[in-house]
Amino acid sequence: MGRGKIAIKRIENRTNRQVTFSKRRAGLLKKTHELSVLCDAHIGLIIFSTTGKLYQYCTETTSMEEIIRRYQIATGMRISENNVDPFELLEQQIDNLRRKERMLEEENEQMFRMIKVDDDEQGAAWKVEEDSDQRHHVQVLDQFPFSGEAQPSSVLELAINPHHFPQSSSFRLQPAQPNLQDFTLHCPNYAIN
Amino acid sequence: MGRGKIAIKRIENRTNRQVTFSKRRAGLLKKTHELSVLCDAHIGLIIFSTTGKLYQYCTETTSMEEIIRRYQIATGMRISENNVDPFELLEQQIDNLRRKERMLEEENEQMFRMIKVDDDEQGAAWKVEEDSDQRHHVQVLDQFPFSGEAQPSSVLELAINPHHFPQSSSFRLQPAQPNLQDFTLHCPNYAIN
DNA sequence: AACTATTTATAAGA
DNA sequence: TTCTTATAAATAGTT
Repeated sequence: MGRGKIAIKRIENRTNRQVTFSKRRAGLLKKTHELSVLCDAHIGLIIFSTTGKLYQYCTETTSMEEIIRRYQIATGMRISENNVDPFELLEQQIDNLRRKERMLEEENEQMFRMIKVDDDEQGAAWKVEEDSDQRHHVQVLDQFPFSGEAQPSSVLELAINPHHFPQSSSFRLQPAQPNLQDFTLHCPNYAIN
Repeated sequence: MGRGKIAIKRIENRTNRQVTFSKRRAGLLKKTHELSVLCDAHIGLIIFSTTGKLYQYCTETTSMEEIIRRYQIATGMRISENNVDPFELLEQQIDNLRRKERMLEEENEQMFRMIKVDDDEQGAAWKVEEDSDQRHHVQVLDQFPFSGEAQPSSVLELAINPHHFPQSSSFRLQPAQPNLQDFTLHCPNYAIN
């Protein structure tokens, strides 16, 4: 549309390209807005010019953030890089804590076995006064958000109805580490008296 | 452009709107592509139809993910809310693991002290009996849907209601349950005797 | 920035 | 839906 037809390929002339960018950008934003309003669609348009300048359009009744979020869900897009870092960092911490946990438990159990052997062999009786440990345990336990009805379940699962997103075959947003199982704390219940 | 001029406002007739959406969407995608190629711009276009269907365009030499990332950086966009949830989940898990770690260490140390005392005193014997605390523990534990060896899990379940998806601008990714208690504390009754 | 000859998009109809 | 086509709109090249 214009005095002549042009091929759709990069306009080499700098000035020309800049002018065309201005004109067509305006046209595109207008068309985007029209489609959005006429058809009640939620649209997000992001344009970065060659020079890095940002232009955008977003349907009035929503926000670019919302559209991006929705897009990420719909496509199962991985959480953007800047978010991945802390995510992975935390996962790593959890990994380390789990490892430490295992070590402590093993050590714990080993000691327990030592005590048990000792007991078996010598029939010894421990004389331990009512001490703070029992109570301490309870105290520690109380720190946990025991909320009775709480349903421990696992892992990050983002499931959506595929019928609403026919374009993509996979609609799952999965964590890098699939098994974020929660832990079970084994602690010997030594009632000492 | 067409047989008649139309006002830019929501097309009330359903069929009409659908047809216009199809035509204009195609036109918009084409225009987007042309602008991208002609002017060497990086463009991301996300369209959600009224029915929640996703259509998108993205400049060939890049990706939607990249454009979104760039957009987030350019606008200083906050980490989207849906990403905050797993973030907090992980933090919570770390918290819980730390607590567990502390408990294990204390217990460990206590046992160590016991052993040490035993060594020192030489004739000590363990005498442990069922006590109320155990029962108390069990009671507390019984509140949890804990099934033996079954994977105790922690949860972050992000569920969305597809039915709210299409029109709602407040489409949101929400945890299925408000309290994400992800741990289960289990104290097996080590019979020490 | 305007202008305007053309091309392109598309509303309404088939 | 898809195709037609009259008409509106966009825009390439010019001023």
